[in-house]
Amino acid sequence: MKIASWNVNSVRARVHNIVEWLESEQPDVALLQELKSEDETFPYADFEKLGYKCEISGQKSWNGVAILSKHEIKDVIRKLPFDDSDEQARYIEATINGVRLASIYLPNGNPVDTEKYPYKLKWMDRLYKHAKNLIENEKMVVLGGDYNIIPTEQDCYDPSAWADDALFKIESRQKYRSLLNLGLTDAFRVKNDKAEQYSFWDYQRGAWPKNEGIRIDHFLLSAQATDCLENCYIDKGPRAKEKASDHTPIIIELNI
DNA sequence: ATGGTGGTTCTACCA
Repeated sequence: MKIASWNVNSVRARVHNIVEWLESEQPDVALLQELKSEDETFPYADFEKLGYKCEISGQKSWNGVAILSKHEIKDVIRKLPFDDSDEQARYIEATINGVRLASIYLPNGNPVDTEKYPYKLKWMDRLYKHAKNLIENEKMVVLGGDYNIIPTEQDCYDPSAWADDALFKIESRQKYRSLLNLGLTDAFRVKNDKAEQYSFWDYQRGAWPKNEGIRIDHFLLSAQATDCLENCYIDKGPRAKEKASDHTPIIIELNI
Protein backbone atom coordinates (compact mmCIF):
# COMPACT_ATOMS: atom_id res chain seq x y z
CA MET A 1 0.00 0.00 0.00
CA LYS A 2 1.60 3.21 -1.25
CA ILE A 3 0.63 6.37 0.65
CA ALA A 4 1.77 9.90 -0.21
CA SER A 5 1.54 13.18 1.67
CA TRP A 6 1.83 16.52 -0.14
CA ASN A 7 1.22 20.12 0.85
CA VAL A 8 0.04 21.38 -2.55
CA ASN A 9 -0.31 25.10 -1.72
CA SER A 10 -3.70 25.51 -3.45
CA VAL A 11 -5.36 22.49 -5.03
CA ARG A 12 -6.91 24.57 -7.83
CA ALA A 13 -3.67 26.34 -8.79
CA ARG A 14 -1.88 22.97 -8.71
CA VAL A 15 -4.42 20.55 -10.16
CA HIS A 16 -2.41 19.79 -13.32
CA ASN A 17 0.81 19.18 -11.33
CA ILE A 18 -1.07 16.90 -8.93
CA VAL A 19 -2.84 14.92 -11.67
CA GLU A 20 0.43 14.45 -13.55
CA TRP A 21 2.14 13.13 -10.43
CA LEU A 22 -0.70 10.80 -9.42
CA GLU A 23 -0.80 9.34 -12.94
CA SER A 24 2.93 8.73 -12.86
CA GLU A 25 3.32 7.41 -9.29
CA GLN A 26 -0.07 5.72 -8.75
CA PRO A 27 -0.26 5.93 -4.95
CA ASP A 28 -3.15 4.03 -3.34
CA VAL A 29 -3.73 7.01 -1.07
CA ALA A 30 -2.75 10.70 -1.28
CA LEU A 31 -2.99 12.95 1.77
CA LEU A 32 -3.15 16.58 0.65
CA GLN A 33 -2.77 19.77 2.67
CA GLU A 34 -3.24 23.51 2.08
CA LEU A 35 -6.07 23.05 -0.40
CA LYS A 36 -7.10 26.73 -0.14
CA SER A 37 -10.50 25.60 -1.39
CA GLU A 38 -13.99 25.15 -0.07
CA ASP A 39 -15.78 21.84 -0.62
CA GLU A 40 -17.87 23.42 -3.41
CA THR A 41 -14.83 24.45 -5.48
CA PHE A 42 -12.70 21.32 -4.94
CA PRO A 43 -11.80 19.75 -8.33
CA TYR A 44 -13.33 16.34 -7.58
CA ALA A 45 -13.73 15.35 -11.25
CA ASP A 46 -10.02 15.70 -12.03
CA PHE A 47 -9.15 13.10 -9.39
CA GLU A 48 -12.20 10.86 -9.80
CA LYS A 49 -11.34 10.25 -13.45
CA LEU A 50 -8.02 8.80 -12.23
CA GLY A 51 -9.95 6.42 -9.97
CA TYR A 52 -9.63 8.33 -6.70
CA LYS A 53 -12.41 8.83 -4.18
CA CYS A 54 -12.05 12.16 -2.36
CA GLU A 55 -12.89 13.15 1.22
CA ILE A 56 -12.07 16.70 2.13
CA SER A 57 -12.26 19.23 4.93
CA GLY A 58 -12.26 22.52 3.06
CA GLN A 59 -12.21 26.19 3.96
CA LYS A 60 -12.23 29.44 2.02
CA SER A 61 -8.81 30.98 1.21
CA TRP A 62 -6.65 29.05 3.69
CA ASN A 63 -5.90 25.63 5.12
CA GLY A 64 -7.96 22.67 3.91
CA VAL A 65 -6.98 18.96 3.91
CA ALA A 66 -8.01 15.94 1.86
CA ILE A 67 -7.74 12.17 1.59
CA LEU A 68 -7.70 10.72 -1.94
CA SER A 69 -7.96 6.94 -2.21
CA LYS A 70 -8.34 4.23 -4.81
CA HIS A 71 -9.95 2.09 -2.10
CA GLU A 72 -13.07 2.56 -0.01
CA ILE A 73 -12.82 5.37 2.59
CA LYS A 74 -14.66 4.62 5.85
CA ASP A 75 -15.49 6.40 9.11
CA VAL A 76 -14.34 9.93 8.19
CA ILE A 77 -13.85 12.61 10.85
CA ARG A 78 -13.10 16.18 9.80
CA LYS A 79 -12.07 17.90 13.03
CA LEU A 80 -9.27 17.38 15.49
CA PRO A 81 -11.06 16.78 18.83
CA PHE A 82 -10.77 18.74 22.09
CA ASP A 83 -11.72 22.24 20.84
CA ASP A 84 -15.11 22.66 19.17
CA SER A 85 -14.48 26.39 18.68
CA ASP A 86 -11.54 25.77 16.30
CA GLU A 87 -12.79 26.66 12.79
CA GLN A 88 -9.54 25.98 10.91
CA ALA A 89 -9.67 23.03 8.47
CA ARG A 90 -6.43 21.29 9.38
CA TYR A 91 -7.37 17.66 10.08
CA ILE A 92 -9.15 14.79 8.37
CA GLU A 93 -9.00 11.13 9.36
CA ALA A 94 -10.44 7.92 7.93
CA THR A 95 -9.95 4.16 7.63
CA ILE A 96 -8.68 2.61 4.37
CA ASN A 97 -7.80 -1.10 4.07
CA GLY A 98 -7.91 -1.36 7.87
CA VAL A 99 -5.39 1.46 8.33
CA ARG A 100 -6.46 4.52 10.33
CA LEU A 101 -5.02 7.47 8.36
CA ALA A 102 -4.90 11.21 9.00
CA SER A 103 -4.00 14.15 6.77
CA ILE A 104 -2.57 16.84 9.03
CA TYR A 105 -1.85 20.51 8.40
CA LEU A 106 -0.29 21.56 11.68
CA PRO A 107 -0.30 25.34 12.33
CA ASN A 108 2.82 27.23 11.26
CA GLY A 109 2.99 29.34 14.43
CA ASN A 110 4.84 32.38 13.07
CA PRO A 111 5.23 35.15 14.09
CA VAL A 112 6.04 33.75 17.52
CA ASP A 113 5.14 36.96 19.35
CA THR A 114 1.51 36.72 18.20
CA GLU A 115 -1.39 34.43 19.16
CA LYS A 116 -0.33 32.14 16.30
CA TYR A 117 2.43 30.49 18.33
CA PRO A 118 0.33 29.52 21.38
CA TYR A 119 -2.35 28.32 18.94
CA LYS A 120 0.22 25.99 17.36
CA LEU A 121 1.34 24.65 20.74
CA LYS A 122 -2.25 24.09 21.92
CA TRP A 123 -3.06 22.36 18.63
CA MET A 124 -0.12 20.02 19.23
CA ASP A 125 -1.44 19.26 22.72
CA ARG A 126 -4.78 18.29 21.15
CA LEU A 127 -2.99 16.14 18.56
CA TYR A 128 -1.06 14.42 21.36
CA LYS A 129 -4.23 13.54 23.27
CA HIS A 130 -5.95 12.32 20.11
CA ALA A 131 -2.95 10.31 18.91
CA LYS A 132 -2.76 8.66 22.33
CA ASN A 133 -6.38 7.55 22.00
CA LEU A 134 -5.80 6.35 18.44
CA ILE A 135 -2.81 4.22 19.39
CA GLU A 136 -4.78 2.68 22.26
CA ASN A 137 -7.75 1.82 20.03
CA GLU A 138 -6.23 1.04 16.62
CA LYS A 139 -3.36 -1.14 15.50
CA MET A 140 -2.40 0.41 12.18
CA VAL A 141 -2.12 4.20 12.56
CA VAL A 142 -0.59 6.50 9.91
CA LEU A 143 -0.45 10.23 10.66
CA GLY A 144 0.88 12.03 7.58
CA GLY A 145 1.11 15.67 6.72
CA ASP A 146 2.75 19.05 6.98
CA TYR A 147 3.77 19.17 10.65
CA ASN A 148 5.54 22.54 10.32
CA ILE A 149 8.22 21.08 12.61
CA ILE A 150 11.95 20.74 11.86
CA PRO A 151 12.70 17.77 14.13
CA THR A 152 16.49 18.11 14.41
CA GLU A 153 19.42 20.25 13.28
CA GLN A 154 20.15 17.86 10.42
CA ASP A 155 16.69 18.56 9.01
CA CYS A 156 17.45 22.15 7.92
CA TYR A 157 20.15 23.81 5.87
CA ASP A 158 21.21 26.29 8.56
CA PRO A 159 20.04 25.66 12.14
CA SER A 160 21.10 29.13 13.31
CA ALA A 161 18.79 30.73 10.72
CA TRP A 162 15.83 28.84 12.22
CA ALA A 163 16.68 29.17 15.92
CA ASP A 164 13.87 31.60 16.78
CA ASP A 165 11.35 30.28 14.27
CA ALA A 166 8.13 28.54 15.33
CA LEU A 167 9.12 25.56 13.16
CA PHE A 168 12.30 24.96 15.17
CA LYS A 169 11.84 26.56 18.61
CA ILE A 170 12.42 24.17 21.46
CA GLU A 171 8.77 24.14 22.64
CA SER A 172 7.62 23.04 19.18
CA ARG A 173 10.25 20.34 18.93
CA GLN A 174 9.54 19.17 22.47
CA LYS A 175 5.87 18.62 21.63
CA TYR A 176 6.83 16.80 18.44
CA ARG A 177 9.14 14.60 20.50
CA SER A 178 6.24 13.86 22.85
CA LEU A 179 4.34 12.43 19.89
CA LEU A 180 7.30 10.12 19.22
CA ASN A 181 7.41 9.21 22.91
CA LEU A 182 3.85 7.88 22.59
CA GLY A 183 5.36 5.15 20.44
CA LEU A 184 5.02 6.82 17.03
CA THR A 185 7.93 6.53 14.59
CA ASP A 186 9.19 9.07 12.04
CA ALA A 187 9.03 6.76 9.02
CA PHE A 188 11.57 8.74 7.00
CA ARG A 189 14.33 8.25 9.56
CA VAL A 190 13.74 4.49 9.61
CA LYS A 191 14.88 4.35 6.00
CA ASN A 192 17.21 7.32 5.58
CA ASP A 193 19.82 8.79 7.93
CA LYS A 194 21.37 11.35 5.58
CA ALA A 195 21.32 15.10 6.22
CA GLU A 196 20.07 17.59 3.62
CA GLN A 197 16.91 15.60 2.91
CA TYR A 198 14.20 18.23 2.63
CA SER A 199 10.50 18.43 1.80
CA PHE A 200 10.08 22.23 1.58
CA TRP A 201 12.03 25.01 -0.12
CA ASP A 202 10.90 28.62 0.16
CA TYR A 203 9.93 30.36 -3.08
CA GLN A 204 12.22 33.23 -2.05
CA ARG A 205 16.00 33.76 -2.07
CA GLY A 206 16.62 30.99 -4.61
CA ALA A 207 16.14 28.41 -1.88
CA TRP A 208 15.37 25.55 -4.29
CA PRO A 209 18.44 25.83 -6.60
CA LYS A 210 20.67 26.30 -3.54
CA ASN A 211 18.98 23.34 -1.74
CA GLU A 212 18.27 25.56 1.27
CA GLY A 213 15.32 23.50 2.43
CA ILE A 214 13.78 22.06 5.57
CA ARG A 215 12.21 18.68 6.37
CA ILE A 216 8.79 19.44 7.81
CA ASP A 217 6.48 16.93 6.08
CA HIS A 218 6.37 13.71 8.06
CA PHE A 219 4.75 10.32 8.43
CA LEU A 220 4.35 9.19 12.03
CA LEU A 221 3.47 5.51 12.34
CA SER A 222 2.25 3.27 15.14
CA ALA A 223 4.47 0.33 16.06
CA GLN A 224 2.39 -2.11 14.02
CA ALA A 225 2.49 0.17 10.98
CA THR A 226 6.24 0.68 11.38
CA ASP A 227 6.74 -3.07 11.29
CA CYS A 228 5.01 -3.07 7.88
CA LEU A 229 7.16 -0.22 6.53
CA GLU A 230 8.96 -1.23 3.35
CA ASN A 231 10.11 2.19 2.20
CA CYS A 232 9.86 5.92 2.89
CA TYR A 233 11.25 8.55 0.56
CA ILE A 234 10.89 12.13 -0.60
CA ASP A 235 10.20 12.69 -4.31
CA LYS A 236 11.89 15.96 -5.29
CA GLY A 237 10.58 15.77 -8.85
CA PRO A 238 7.43 17.88 -8.39
CA ARG A 239 9.38 20.74 -6.77
CA ALA A 240 11.37 21.24 -9.99
CA LYS A 241 8.27 21.59 -12.20
CA GLU A 242 6.70 24.79 -13.50
CA LYS A 243 4.15 26.26 -11.06
CA ALA A 244 5.46 23.98 -8.30
CA SER A 245 4.19 23.92 -4.75
CA ASP A 246 6.86 24.99 -2.23
CA HIS A 247 6.53 21.46 -0.75
CA THR A 248 7.25 18.14 -2.46
CA PRO A 249 5.64 14.74 -1.73
CA ILE A 250 6.81 12.25 0.88
CA ILE A 251 5.81 8.62 0.29
CA ILE A 252 5.58 5.47 2.40
CA GLU A 253 5.09 1.90 1.23
CA LEU A 254 3.45 -0.50 3.68
CA ASN A 255 3.39 -4.28 3.26
CA ILE A 256 -0.11 -5.14 4.47
C1' DA B 1 16.99 45.46 8.39
C1' DT B 2 14.77 44.65 4.29
C1' DG B 3 12.93 42.20 0.61
C1' DG B 4 12.86 38.52 -2.06
C1' DT B 5 8.05 34.77 -4.25
C1' DG B 6 3.56 32.96 -4.72
C1' DG B 7 -1.28 31.78 -3.24
C1' DT B 8 -6.16 33.77 -2.29
C1' DT B 9 -8.85 37.61 -3.05
C1' DC B 10 -9.56 42.63 -4.00
C1' DT B 11 -6.75 44.54 0.41
C1' DA B 12 -4.22 42.55 3.17
C1' DC B 13 -3.16 38.05 4.99
C1' DC B 14 -0.65 33.77 4.95
C1' DA B 15 3.43 30.98 4.29
